[in-house]
Amino acid sequence: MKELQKLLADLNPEQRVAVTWPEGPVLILAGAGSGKTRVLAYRIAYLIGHKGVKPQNVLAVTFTNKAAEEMAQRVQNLLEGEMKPLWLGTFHSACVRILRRDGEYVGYARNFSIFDETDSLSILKEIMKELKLSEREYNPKAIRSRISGAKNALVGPEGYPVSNRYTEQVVRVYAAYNARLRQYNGLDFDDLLLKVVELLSGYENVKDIYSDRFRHILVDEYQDTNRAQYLIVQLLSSKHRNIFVVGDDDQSIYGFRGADINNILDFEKDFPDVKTVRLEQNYRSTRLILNAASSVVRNNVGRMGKELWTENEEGEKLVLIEAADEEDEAMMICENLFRSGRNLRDFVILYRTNAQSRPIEETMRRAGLPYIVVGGMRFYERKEVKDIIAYMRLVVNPKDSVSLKRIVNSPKRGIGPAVVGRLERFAGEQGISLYESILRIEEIEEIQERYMNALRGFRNVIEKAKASVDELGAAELMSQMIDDVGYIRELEQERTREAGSRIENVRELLSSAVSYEERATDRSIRGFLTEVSLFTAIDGWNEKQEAVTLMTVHNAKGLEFPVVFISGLEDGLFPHSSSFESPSELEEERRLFYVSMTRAKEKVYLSHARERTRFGGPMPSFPSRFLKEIPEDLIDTEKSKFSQFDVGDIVRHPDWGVAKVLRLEGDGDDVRAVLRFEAGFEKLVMLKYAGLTRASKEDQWG
DNA sequence: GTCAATAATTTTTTT
DNA sequence: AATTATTGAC
Ligand SMILES: Nc1ncnc2c1ncn2[C@@H]1O[C@H](COP(=O)(O)OP(=O)(O)OP(=O)(O)O)[C@@H](O)[C@H]1O
Repeated sequence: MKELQKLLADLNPEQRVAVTWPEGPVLILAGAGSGKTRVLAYRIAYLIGHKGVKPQNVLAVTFTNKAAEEMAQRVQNLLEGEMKPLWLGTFHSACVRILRRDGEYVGYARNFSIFDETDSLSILKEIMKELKLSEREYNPKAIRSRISGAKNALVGPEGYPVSNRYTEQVVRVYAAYNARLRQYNGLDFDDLLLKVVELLSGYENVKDIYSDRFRHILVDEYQDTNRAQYLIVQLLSSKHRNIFVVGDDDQSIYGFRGADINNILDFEKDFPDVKTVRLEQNYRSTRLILNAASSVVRNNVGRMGKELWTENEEGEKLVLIEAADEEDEAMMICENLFRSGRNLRDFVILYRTNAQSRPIEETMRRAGLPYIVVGGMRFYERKEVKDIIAYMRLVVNPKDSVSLKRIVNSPKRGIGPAVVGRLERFAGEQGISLYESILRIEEIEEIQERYMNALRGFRNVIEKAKASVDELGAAELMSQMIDDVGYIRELEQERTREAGSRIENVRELLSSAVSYEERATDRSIRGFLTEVSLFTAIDGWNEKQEAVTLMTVHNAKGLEFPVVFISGLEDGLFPHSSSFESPSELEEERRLFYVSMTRAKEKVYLSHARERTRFGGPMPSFPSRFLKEIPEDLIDTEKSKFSQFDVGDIVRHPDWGVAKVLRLEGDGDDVRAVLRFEAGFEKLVMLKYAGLTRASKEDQWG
């Protein structure tokens, strides 16, 4: 174990106060790169290593599974000895753990399924069909987001405000959706939190167990907790009141999914005896980057207000790349990347939306630069992977009819909607699940022999797997199932490149199960399914690989890189146009930009393009309003070789030589320039045809 | 019930 | 541009 003196030597005086604060509520309110996460790790090590707190009495919550892993690693390095019984994970993973043990109180058997957004959507569509609501009038995705919003705010169908015909229908769908989830013994992401709130607030005995147990609760990234998470923290800490939260109101970027910045702003009201610690020294970034980032976020109102300073050197100016279009932007990024001569793992390229990764990927591929994309189409969202997972989910939870319907005809067994409809009717009449109706298929009249045989085959493989679900590990059970249903065999017969890559993905899924078994204490398929459900793109990111990383700004939260490129800094994209009407959403976009810049240790590149392809065609784009919020003297500008020119610029025309730009008119695709050539004559040219280039220094003339 | 052609829709961010 | 939903032929 690291000696106390040594432990504390890695901290500055304020951090030390936070880490060694004896008891009661503590709020660490601090800006980017001030060591909040470090303080949290040291606090855990201090409590366990020096205050005799047992690991099982500590709950530490991080924002992602990856952050949890890293935290575990850091704490382990500071301590020796067993820390396994420590609860360390995201809110969602802690909630699953609680519900797997005690979910029965609120009506869920331990083997419940976790439904992702796609599953939710298909349930909603199913319900809307039954309620005869047209998908044109009631967009299922819009309804899903309304329901999700309501759940995050802890509003049930009873409490949902009805103000018109539309909201009336939302409530009907919402109620039916919840009933259906229960029937399927499944929870959606929002339920994982919601049901824990119900459990802890409705069952005193359960609350006692957990609030007794967690003598110390620590939460990282507290500014991005939502109402449900807030209540969970309140309930769990009600007994010992040792609640240690760290966060930065300027880094709250998940408002869109219910995160409430007031949770951190009101913490001092909720706990009047709180010890608030402010950390103001930044250890991450150069002085210049810090200045630029602070200037931007200063434009927000209602902040808690922090002044960051640093002992780091001033550093290099930010570079603003002005590109012609997204391809040019990608090229210029690559050029700068090459020019710097650094290791590829030093770079991250950030963007606001996942769609922006494509042109960058293509350019990097052409340039032969290795890269990793975090996010976008996730591995576990591919059809073949979801199919196999659905098989396993059905085995674990036979009431999971969403999964059943997904795979009853995949691989093809000739079971179409008609047969499924007949089964559903029977299930409805008998009050049984869809799978049970397959078990009792023989009782159903008017089902032809060929369908019956197909369903018997299906039933046999599921039953076989069910029999060994407790004996076999995740990988073996899954591999047996793939064999039994002939999933790979069917793909092999297709003999297409597409099918080949699907087979590869199925194999990769299997190997991820193998590695799960090596890691986990619970080797069963249940544990694996839970891990898969909660797995996110960033969790799989390997930062040590020698490659450039591409990710969204949201995914970069909490990370740091020597060099950061922030691309697509255009009005409508970053800030996104959807935020234009709402001042608070615009402020969230600004915080997003603040988070982006403060990821950088040494250098920040900003880029925008004058034209960007959207919905097929090219659309003019204008520099982000946020760029104007950075003091000009902190920025060097780099213009595209296809750059538009300013009045007064010296340019070279391919036929007529060097000229000076006298006037510019028109915009977008249709810009004309009046040029005065060295020879003395003037000419009007169309920029897009003239092929002008910026003239070099020697060409300068008066 | 299956498959292919056509039409519609899509881009905000994610546990 | 590309993915997804719908329609219609077999
Ligand atoms: N006392 C210290 N001495 C030296 N380096 C420190 C100290 N505290 C933190 N650091 C370093 O500063 C960097 C930022 O720390 P950390 O990630 O904990 O900050 P943070 O406040 O959580 O950042 P953010 O909110 O931006 O994610 C890390 O590289 C960390 O090692």
